Amino acid sequence: MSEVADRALLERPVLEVAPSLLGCVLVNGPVAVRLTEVEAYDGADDPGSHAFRGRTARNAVMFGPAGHVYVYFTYGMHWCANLVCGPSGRASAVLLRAGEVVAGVEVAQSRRPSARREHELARGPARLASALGLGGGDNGADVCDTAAPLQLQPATSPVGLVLTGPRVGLSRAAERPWRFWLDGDPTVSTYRAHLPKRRSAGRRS
DNA sequence: ATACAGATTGCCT
DNA sequence: GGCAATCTGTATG
Repeated sequence: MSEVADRALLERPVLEVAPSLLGCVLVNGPVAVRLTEVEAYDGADDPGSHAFRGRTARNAVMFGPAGHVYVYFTYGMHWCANLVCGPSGRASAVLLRAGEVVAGVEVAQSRRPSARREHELARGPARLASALGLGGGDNGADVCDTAAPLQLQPATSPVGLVLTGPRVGLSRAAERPWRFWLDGDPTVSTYRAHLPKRRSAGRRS
């Protein structure tokens, strides 16, 4: 059987943990995804983090121990998954932005019928969560629990060059180069800068 | 109570 | 490239 990730490694500062997650494999039942792109969020000091304004019912898992997943619902329709990292209470986490489906491709395809290519199955945070079948019911799950369907496994092969750059989709603190990805991997999402939203109809700037 | 921005995606031109 | 879908948290009255 495959081993599970060491929780002590996840308790290190989030900026160290995030790049080290690349190449690791997140398994949920029949589907497994090799992580190729992640983003770090550092609770208290990070204006871009859900935890920046303190604990709420939604982000409570972020304030707990490392190794648990924080799954949130956004834009009224999508689930996204984070892995809580760093010391307990720090409320830092790593958003799982993209990966390569390495097991259970058929199941992933059935969950993502709009994906036309295999490398699109988990390219994007909501797509990754969908391909893995993650939803609100998985919020708080422990990826270090060997008896659970959701587990994080260490990288089995050496990863290539890791690049860093600005985070995606944030209007605040997006300039922090806390996005990490594997150079040249086709499953890495294309960068989309924050799109300023239109004011109410009829108004213009 | 209302307004609105947001760690997104899929479909449109 | 634009933009709709539609839930949560925050700011404001």
